[in-house]
Amino acid sequence: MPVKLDDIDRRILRALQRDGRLQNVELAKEVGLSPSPCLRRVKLLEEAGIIDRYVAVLNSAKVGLSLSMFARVWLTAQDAETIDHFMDAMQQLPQVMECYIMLGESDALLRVVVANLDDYRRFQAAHLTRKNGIQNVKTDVPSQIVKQTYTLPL
Amino acid sequence: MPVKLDDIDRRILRALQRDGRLQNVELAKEVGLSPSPCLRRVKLLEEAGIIDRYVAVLNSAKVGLSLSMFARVWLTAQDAETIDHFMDAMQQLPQVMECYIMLGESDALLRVVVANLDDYRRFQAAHLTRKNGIQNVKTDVPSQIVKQTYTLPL
DNA sequence: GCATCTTCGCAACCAAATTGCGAAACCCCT
DNA sequence: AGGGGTTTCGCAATTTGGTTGCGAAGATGC
Repeated sequence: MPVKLDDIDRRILRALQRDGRLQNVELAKEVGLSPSPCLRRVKLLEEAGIIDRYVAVLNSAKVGLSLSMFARVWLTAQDAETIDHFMDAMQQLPQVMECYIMLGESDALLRVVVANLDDYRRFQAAHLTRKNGIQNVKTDVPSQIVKQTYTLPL
Repeated sequence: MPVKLDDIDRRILRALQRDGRLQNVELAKEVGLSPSPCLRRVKLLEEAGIIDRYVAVLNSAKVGLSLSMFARVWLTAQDAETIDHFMDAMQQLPQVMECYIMLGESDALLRVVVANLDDYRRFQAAHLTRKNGIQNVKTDVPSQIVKQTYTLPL
């Protein structure tokens, strides 16, 4: 459920989405408050859960994980147990960055990070299998990342 | 190209991916260094571009953007001009969180955040059109977000 | 227009970051 | 195995940023 934000809140959120480690004195200047009330608002936004967390974003190429692969998966069955088991497994696999249960054509969509195609093939053979409730996989390969942002429009 | 990281570097990166605003004195305790060399290592990781940036992650439901929609798009043509124009447009649209040029079945894959299905329909009618080089769109709707993480496995 | 509530900003204090430098650890070569 | 050189650590002093209490200002409602 959306929360009521005023203009200063939005400016704070936009600035912190852009730079999560912006120092409060700089943030205050940017949003037009003095540091104390600015920091209080940030704390409130955190406590309200609007700011969920702060993360360092790594350059995936530089840590040897330059490939994102998309996998559309169809499960062996549609019962709650199969789905729960599948979801648990995807939660546990560190290479799985995103996982959605889908309506319509496929049962789920995954984005998986790997070092290269070999790595992906091994990942698929080991994990995208009946063991985890998966009957069929269609892999889609990006040839280029045009945009990957964490910044929600406000 | 991957960069040579030692065990302390990996611990720093894992900790900062989890909490981008971890105070250095806490981080130092966690990785087993004193604060000065720990902070120096963080700075080096930033300068090397391994840590690309820090971001605040918002709760999308609480800012009224609780729906992620996936759009597979086919372009009107495959020439560089059409593709460049399309990529530019996707870069500019704040609702587009992810955009990949794909090999194989579709030409591109988008993840778009919106408030609701109405919002998505308006977005699609306004932007996923010939105006931006798009000939055909197939929308995939998640029914549940199982996993959305920014934490690369190290 | 007044009262009450919310938010701001100052100032004092505390904590964290920064930086220089000497020491320790590690690595390489003879 | 030892010595020399390079890299990294950690201490300490200084600087900067964060925290918190409180009075003032602004906003809202009656």
